[in-house]
Amino acid sequence: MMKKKGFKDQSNIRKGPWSAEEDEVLIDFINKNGPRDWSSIQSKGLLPRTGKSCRLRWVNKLRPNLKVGCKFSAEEERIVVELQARLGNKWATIASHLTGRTDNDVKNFWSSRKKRLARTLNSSLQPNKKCLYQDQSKQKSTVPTPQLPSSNLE
DNA sequence: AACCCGTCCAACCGCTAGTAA
DNA sequence: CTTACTAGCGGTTGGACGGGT
Repeated sequence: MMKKKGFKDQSNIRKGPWSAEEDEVLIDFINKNGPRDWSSIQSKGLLPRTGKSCRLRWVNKLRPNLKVGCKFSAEEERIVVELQARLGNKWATIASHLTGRTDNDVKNFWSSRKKRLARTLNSSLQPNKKCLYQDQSKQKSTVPTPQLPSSNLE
């Protein structure tokens, strides 16, 4: 049956976590074709995933030289803070200044950092609520709490 | 031991800009 | 010029996990 142009069949699209087999297929495709033509991965029936999903998987997890499972260093944090102040939430641009980090990494890092700082700020505004700075002392991060650029706390 | 709560992270969604038809 | 489609980006969500009570 002819499908109207623009109509995309979403019936066979898989979502959710990627399996090792899917990763393998994707890596194989990229080895042969390079990281492009994402949509043809789906249209050729290689994987029941959207091009968008494939691209994301590659960029965030499969790309070589990614720093996996490793926290942001103090230096990395410094760079992110500085660039965010200068450029705003341009995560992809900021990530390009850090080796082995993706925009998703930076984004995730920033939002948890933001929450952390908000909490710290909150508890210092309400000192009668339990121990002041208690949260800070519990931080796993070895990074010293950076100065708080209030304008960036959004 | 069981529950609660915060953190982290993978992956989704919606939007936009660029471009091919 | 308009339309359709893709790639890429930023925001958001939900589940897994770990530490505290």
